[in-house]
Amino acid sequence: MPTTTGLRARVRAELIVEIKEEARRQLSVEGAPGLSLRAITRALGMASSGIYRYFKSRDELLTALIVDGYDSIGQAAEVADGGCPRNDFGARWQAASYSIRDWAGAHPHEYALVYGSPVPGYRAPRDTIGPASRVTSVLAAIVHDASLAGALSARQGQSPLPPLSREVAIEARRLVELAFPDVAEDTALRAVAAWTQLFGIISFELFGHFHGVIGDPGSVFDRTVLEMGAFVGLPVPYTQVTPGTTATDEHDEGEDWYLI
Amino acid sequence: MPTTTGLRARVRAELIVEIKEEARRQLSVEGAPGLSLRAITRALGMASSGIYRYFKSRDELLTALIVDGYDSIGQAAEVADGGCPRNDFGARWQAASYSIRDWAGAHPHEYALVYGSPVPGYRAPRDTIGPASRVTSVLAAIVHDASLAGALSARQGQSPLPPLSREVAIEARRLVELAFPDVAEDTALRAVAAWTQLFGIISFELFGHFHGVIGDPGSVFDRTVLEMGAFVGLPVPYTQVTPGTTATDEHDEGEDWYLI
DNA sequence: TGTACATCAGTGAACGCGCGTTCACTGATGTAC
DNA sequence: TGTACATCAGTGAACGCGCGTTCACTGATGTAC
Repeated sequence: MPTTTGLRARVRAELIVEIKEEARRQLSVEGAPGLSLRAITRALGMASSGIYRYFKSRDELLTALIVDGYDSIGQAAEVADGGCPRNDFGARWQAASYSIRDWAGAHPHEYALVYGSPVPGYRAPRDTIGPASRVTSVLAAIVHDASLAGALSARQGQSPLPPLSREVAIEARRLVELAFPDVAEDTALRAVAAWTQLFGIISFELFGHFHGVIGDPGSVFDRTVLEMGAFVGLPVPYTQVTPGTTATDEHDEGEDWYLI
Repeated sequence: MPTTTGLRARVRAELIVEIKEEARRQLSVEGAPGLSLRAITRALGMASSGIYRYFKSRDELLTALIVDGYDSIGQAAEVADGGCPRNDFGARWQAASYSIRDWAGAHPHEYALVYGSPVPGYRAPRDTIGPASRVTSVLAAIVHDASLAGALSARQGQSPLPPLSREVAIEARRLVELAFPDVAEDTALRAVAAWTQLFGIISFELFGHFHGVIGDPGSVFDRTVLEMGAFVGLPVPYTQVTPGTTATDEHDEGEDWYLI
């Protein structure tokens, strides 16, 4: 009856999960530098050497946690985005942004592990770059889809900005090809600005730089999401595009988010 | 001839400086979590217990480094801003932004110490909040001055954004009173967005999130500074306001920065 | 100007701790015939 | 279905290391009269 090769493998997989759960628990107390293999094995009631059957080194465990973190926040964004009508680009932008902030608030130490200071002495292996790009892809896809649908508002004509410099034009072309063909170059650059703003404001809130400056970070966040969405050219707040599909849909994490 | 009370005090002050210098050197190798009092004393050729004559604990040394970091980046921004004609608000915005990025690039581990993940177990004392606000004050003052001079471009009329929510309006009023009276509330909120974008993009570049996405972060940074300046309503690139004082002035750190 | 005393810098030994990783091992679980 | 062997999980002791902090101390530098 034992599923032959499966049993041992399944028990093994479960212990790997338990180790990572315990590691995340410790992460939320001590932060990444305080993560201790011995403390993990102690909590799980096993010998300190036992963990080496599952992770070859502390760095390998760290890598697993980082990959999980990227995957987790990426999935949150994908789910939030996926819960919106495809052609309501403003709603998708808001939902994705909120889901990222929510995830960060719910997993502050994982967020710090992934978007905070690099862990000294740790060199991220290739395995992390795929998961790392999931969130970015969600945001880029929203802008891209809006562009394809012709829903991006044209650049305000009275822009005081000079044309792109040679260097940044090259960079913008690469960026457009990489992430969103069919998007204008200066829109792509504004999307980069919005992307970095999103993580900038979340980091500032989480890392304590709003103390004494901003009392209610949530409301300010909500507003900057709107502002930056409009800055990129997205129609925010979302407009009724296909009547009938706008209101509901299962985006579980948006409590009173939409009541701006 | 010895300056009575002064001699011992001066030697003491010098050793404090040396300790902090050595600490910063180690910071740039191991990062904040790896900072070791014993390693510092070893490098300075003194007994490990000797350092306690100068810092009561590791935390106190960390605090000193953080305060120094804030002061250093704050001063860089002040100098850069101060090197521009007072009423060339676009130039001031650019100069301040560039100086912050320059400082971060020159002191990446101090930047991470101050703007990266909080050091676990470390609780910032009151001494840090004054120095921490210097950079912010420079940026806010530019927007404030521009507003007083009537140089902020009016909000683009066709804005698709709804009026401020009740919560964010309260927050915006507090913000305006705190940092820039005489600035419109939605401008203040956009200034917050620009402020967080500035540090967001610097952190992303420094912490490696541009790998594989952006090859030339400098040019993209330059452009987003322009974009976000315009977003706030500042006249960028800077216009000749008082003919004769535009070109020169001593902003030492702006190599080819202005050649956008 | 010289003596008596207080202050302070710096030492060296010790306390008590935790860490990552290796290694030879014991049993239990699976596999092949 | 039963036996022989290989694989793997988990143990416990040990290596070698570094850390922050305390404490009683020795001298040198300053201060007061």
